[in-house]
Amino acid sequence: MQVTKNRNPNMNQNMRMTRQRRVILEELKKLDSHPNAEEIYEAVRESLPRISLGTVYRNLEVLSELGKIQKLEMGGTQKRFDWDTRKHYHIRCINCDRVDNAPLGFMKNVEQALYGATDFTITDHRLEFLGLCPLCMEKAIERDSLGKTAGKVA
Amino acid sequence: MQVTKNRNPNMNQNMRMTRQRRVILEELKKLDSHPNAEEIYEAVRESLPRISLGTVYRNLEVLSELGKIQKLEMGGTQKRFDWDTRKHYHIRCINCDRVDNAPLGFMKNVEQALYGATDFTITDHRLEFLGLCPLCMEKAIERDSLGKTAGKVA
DNA sequence: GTACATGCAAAGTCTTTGCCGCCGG
DNA sequence: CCGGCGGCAAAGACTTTGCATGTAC
Repeated sequence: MQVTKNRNPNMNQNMRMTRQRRVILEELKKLDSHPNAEEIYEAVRESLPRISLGTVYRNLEVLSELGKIQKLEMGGTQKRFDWDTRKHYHIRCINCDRVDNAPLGFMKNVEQALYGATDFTITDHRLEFLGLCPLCMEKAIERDSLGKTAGKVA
Repeated sequence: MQVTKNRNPNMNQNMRMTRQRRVILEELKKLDSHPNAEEIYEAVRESLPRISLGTVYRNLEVLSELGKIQKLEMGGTQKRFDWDTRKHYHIRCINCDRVDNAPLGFMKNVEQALYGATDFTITDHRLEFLGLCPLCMEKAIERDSLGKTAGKVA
């Protein structure tokens, strides 16, 4: 069961900005995409070849708990990370899993629609669009024109 | 990478409704919640003690590919399943992970807001509300009144 | 020194898969 | 027979964690 983990209530707000953490943060901003831990690991390894994947996971967790980055729990199985901590929505390619920001303003009022209609205390919401990215769309068209119609796009 | 899996384009639309599949379907409807595979497994085991978890996973996959049930990819790590195949939204308790339907009609038009603003071909969207279920809310209040303020609600 | 970080490997969680025997048409 | 199906265990993908060592104040 994955609960919002706030295990360490006394976590130091001024945690040490170690070299590893700084590089992770830099790479995340540089990538300007929505990478998963593995991708960040690969990027960081170029400047810190001896960093471990465990450290990357640990620090992504720390950084997101302190609000320096945002952890995205998308529909898929992997968590992704976003340097942009503002609330916003995403689009995910159902074929290649690429994630972009959705060009749609954050809907501040949707949650109000549930007031009185549910006994949950709503605190947040998450909206994710699904579709095909331009590249996969193109491949899908090519493929369809060849008469093949099902399964993952090549 | 989890892509919408449609691996078997020739899957028989009239798959055999075996005893295992029937019981899985029945239990899912009976539960009327949004159980994960493990919970379904436990429920099904009462009538079919020798069923395996692998079979449950396989059949949930088959049933959802044939549109008999809906596979939910919520924010968390586990997939959940819903007997109601109509498009609708959910609320998830951030403390105990309970999932309810959200009392909000499906927004047929949100996707249109992206037309022209993205080069993705949007095909779907998913909206999930987060909050505390009544039980966890109550516990949180009790706990807060004792002066403890952080971490997972007991 | 002390407290927190890191590297490494092991373990954990959830899900998928290979194999083989079984069952129904 | 044949093809799909189920049980079982092993493997896979992703993430967390225990432990000894390092490092910064």
